[in-house]
Amino acid sequence: MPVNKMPTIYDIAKEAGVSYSTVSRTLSGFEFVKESTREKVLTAANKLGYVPNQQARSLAGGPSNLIGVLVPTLANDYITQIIHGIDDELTKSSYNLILYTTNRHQGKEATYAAAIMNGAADALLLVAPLITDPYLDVLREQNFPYVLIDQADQSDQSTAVNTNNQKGAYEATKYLILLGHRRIGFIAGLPQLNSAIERFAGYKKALADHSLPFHESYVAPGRFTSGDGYTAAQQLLNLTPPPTAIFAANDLSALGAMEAIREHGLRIPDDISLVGFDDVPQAPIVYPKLTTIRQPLHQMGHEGARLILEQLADPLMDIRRVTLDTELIIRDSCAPPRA
Amino acid sequence: MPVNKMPTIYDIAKEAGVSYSTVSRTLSGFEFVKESTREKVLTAANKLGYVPNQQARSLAGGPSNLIGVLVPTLANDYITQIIHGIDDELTKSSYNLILYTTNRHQGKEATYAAAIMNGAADALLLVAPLITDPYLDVLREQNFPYVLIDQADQSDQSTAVNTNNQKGAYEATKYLILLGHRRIGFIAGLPQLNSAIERFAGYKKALADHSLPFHESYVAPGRFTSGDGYTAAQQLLNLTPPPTAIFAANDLSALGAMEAIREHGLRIPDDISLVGFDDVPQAPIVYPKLTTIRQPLHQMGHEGARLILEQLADPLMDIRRVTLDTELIIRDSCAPPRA
DNA sequence: ATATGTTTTACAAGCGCTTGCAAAAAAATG
DNA sequence: CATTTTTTTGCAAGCGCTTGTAAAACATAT
Repeated sequence: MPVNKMPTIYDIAKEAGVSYSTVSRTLSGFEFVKESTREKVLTAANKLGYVPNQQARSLAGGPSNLIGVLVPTLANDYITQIIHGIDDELTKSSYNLILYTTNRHQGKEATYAAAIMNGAADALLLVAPLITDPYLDVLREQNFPYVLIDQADQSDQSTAVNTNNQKGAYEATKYLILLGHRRIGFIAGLPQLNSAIERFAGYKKALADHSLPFHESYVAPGRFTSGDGYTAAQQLLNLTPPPTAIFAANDLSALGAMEAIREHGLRIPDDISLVGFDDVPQAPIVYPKLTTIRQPLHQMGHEGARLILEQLADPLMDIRRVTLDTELIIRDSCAPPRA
Repeated sequence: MPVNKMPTIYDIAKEAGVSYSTVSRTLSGFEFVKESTREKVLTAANKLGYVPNQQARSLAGGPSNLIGVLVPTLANDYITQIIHGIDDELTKSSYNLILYTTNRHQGKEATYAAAIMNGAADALLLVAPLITDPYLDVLREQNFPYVLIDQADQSDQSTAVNTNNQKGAYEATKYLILLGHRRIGFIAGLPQLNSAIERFAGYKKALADHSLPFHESYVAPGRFTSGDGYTAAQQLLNLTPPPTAIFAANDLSALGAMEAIREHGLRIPDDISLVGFDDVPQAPIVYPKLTTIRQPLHQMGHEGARLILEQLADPLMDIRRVTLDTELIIRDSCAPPRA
């Protein structure tokens, strides 16, 4: 309900003594404007404190200068870190960020997508959407610029940013093996998630590559929560013989496992080693500090934003695919097994 | 760059056999539309997959259905939790969230505010802005709806949500006193921040109310970071006699202090007690679990969003002020002092 | 049946901007 | 200097919607 009206290009035109279309052209960086005219316009705009009206601009066919970011939830540190990465990249540009949280709007995804393409944003960043289909179809059909972040796109038709989950898991497992462990438990993640599947695959491959047997009983189910990690670790610890090391598919599970291990009267890393995945902010703070596989979350957001920015600058750009490497962060939760 | 154009109210009008303004009135909930007409319109809109164009709507004088959220940064868990609270409340409404991160745009705050009021959003939520003046002036002047979240507004002219920092700090300190501690160190926060000032005041008041002397030397400076907490704790631990308990102005400092205490060969809570402030996600996970003062961050966002929603519904609503209480969360980091 | 009042619909204008097209101005050419 | 070419500017239309105003349709009373 602003009371004072903001100045429009007409006001500037009058002030500068030119026509409004000249003002428009000057302001949106048109080339054929005489230098002296440009300056007159700029001065007038400045004097009047002109700020372009995005709505009008985009309605008239210009860009909205908004990039939509679709996330499943904000209740997750992992998501917010990615958003942070996106935001960092976007602040370098002239784009602002419009955030859509979809968890509450189950089933309305397609409507959302429609609204977004309806001028609400110039492009879309899809962060780890569980169900991508409803969007992707519409998006592709309309040739609307978008990129997938941390999301498996089976069809390979989308520009996307991912981490090398399998490789990360492989390294974690290999690290434990090289430390001398032979019985390595695995706490799995949400089986619907591609990341969980890949991590499990990495674990198995490392075992196989080092001629270690894979036992189904050493795999405990989980859903990436610390509660599940706790339960899973209990289950693993009750095995005979119990594993001498546990690799949890994410840090949250690992943190839960820590608790269970402690309650079991075991010490980390003396009695049992533990590796996580993600490198959440807690990882370096817990005691003992958690050895883990770092996911470059911030960088994923960053890269995703960069890709979309490039695509916006050059709409004809091909579909691209960026895979970021994880990193083994060695801290205090691992040691060779007890003699 | 959508290729297929979205249907407009004209398309619906044709489909339903009415005029476009009837469509508009039906869609924006106007009362004088015959029931049968309304149904015809709704059916047509549905059939065509109509989605209103927000830009056009707001340009024509309607609402943008967007609420701007201005945050200093996203690099902070504390901020993202508040955003989460805001988002939760907003998803219940028809509003979407447009996020502005201001840290990079130092000095451009006023321009930002102008752009927002220029139709980009219907209202503004200011989360813990360090410098509020440039916005507030413009905002108030234009009578634009906004609310301050976790932000001291000296002038008392703004609807705002805050926590009772002083009371929280008072309770933390009192808790330590009742446990029997006499020498209680304090790790301070960023002195520019109102919250830091209030927490310090609460600490002093608790001391005074329980006839305990206040010693300047027991106050170590900090800036709410874990690094500062570490340094501050070292400083306190080197005092003679050292404090038997430390109250850190936020959890991050407390976490840093934990590290320093451990390095000093002291055990928590046996040798020294520790209380934090915030109740960050790490607090219940670190070892030992941190006793702290919970800030209802999510609820703050939630309340802020609620206030703005109410204000939007009734523009004449008076300025309001909500102060949320903190809560002492007792975990494992405190015990009576050594005999 | 006519007059009167009320509900419902249609038309027009305009929100602030972009952009195609044409006219004007400036520069280059003969 | 007239003519052609190029650069610069202005006008008009239109993006999709809301809303004031006026006309049409309907209901009610006379």
